[in-house]
Amino acid sequence: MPELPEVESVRLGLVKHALGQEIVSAQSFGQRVARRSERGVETLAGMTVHAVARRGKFLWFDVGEESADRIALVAHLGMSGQFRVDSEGLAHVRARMTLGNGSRLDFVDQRTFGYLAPDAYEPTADCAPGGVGMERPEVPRLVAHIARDLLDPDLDRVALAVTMATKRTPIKKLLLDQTVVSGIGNIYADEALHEARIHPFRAASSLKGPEMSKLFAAATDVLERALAVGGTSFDQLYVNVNGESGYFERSLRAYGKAGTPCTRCGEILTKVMVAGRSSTYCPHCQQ
DNA sequence: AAAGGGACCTGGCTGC
DNA sequence: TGCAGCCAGGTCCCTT
Repeated sequence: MPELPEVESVRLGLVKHALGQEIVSAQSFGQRVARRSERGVETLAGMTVHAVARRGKFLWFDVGEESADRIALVAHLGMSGQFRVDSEGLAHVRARMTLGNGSRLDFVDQRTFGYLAPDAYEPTADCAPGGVGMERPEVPRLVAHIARDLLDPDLDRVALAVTMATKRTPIKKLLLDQTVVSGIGNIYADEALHEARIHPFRAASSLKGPEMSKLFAAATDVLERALAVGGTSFDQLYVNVNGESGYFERSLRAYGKAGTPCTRCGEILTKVMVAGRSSTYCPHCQQ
């Protein structure tokens, strides 16, 4: 569920509630939430949260004491992960942290594709900050293969366009490839392609320069508009740290709209499979 | 290198 | 009403 706007909404909530706080205690429940790390979250007790950073859909807490001894607590929300502050009576609580300000931070995850993982840092290739919300030029090891996202000020859009222009794979599939450009999932890929009027099956290498620019602009625009209203909540699987839904669902023009008229031309939107993912597009506007 | 498929889960919805 | 089957916002890993 959570794509970049949803994860960024969560990050902003975590910045508000956890930045600068000591992790007084941490515990996980069951093996699965901790499966990506050999080190348990309980070992973070006593450490301070120096930053809450994000790259694409990956979040991490920058913790530790000495500058040279920082580690990251990486969090991926998977399909249904949530962070909740001082919530009561929720099902599927997979981990819990108590913070120095007395608040309780729960990681809740119905479908258990998400995880929490204490992780070491690796330097970034370009020495720019490792992610949004991060000052230091490094990313956790688990995030090292993830490309910068469209809301990252250090993204090199020219290099991205060059990379994409060499790929013959369908543009929809490429937009979902987190090692090429991160943060875009099935919802915002369909929305961006609709806004840019590009057919999801088009080979990336067939896009002209102006089309590629238009696609980047459309994708950036849809991510920013969604973030501005707190993301997209189809159901209760995505909410922010206070349990509130986002409002972008009412602005969707393609995703989940198969069989309804295109808002631009009135043609009925069609659903097809691209690389195993359902994709909705307008057969008239997106040739 | 790229593409396809399965695996990992729970739960809501549809149709018999 | 019950139940089987299908589908879902995401990654990761293995095989062609």
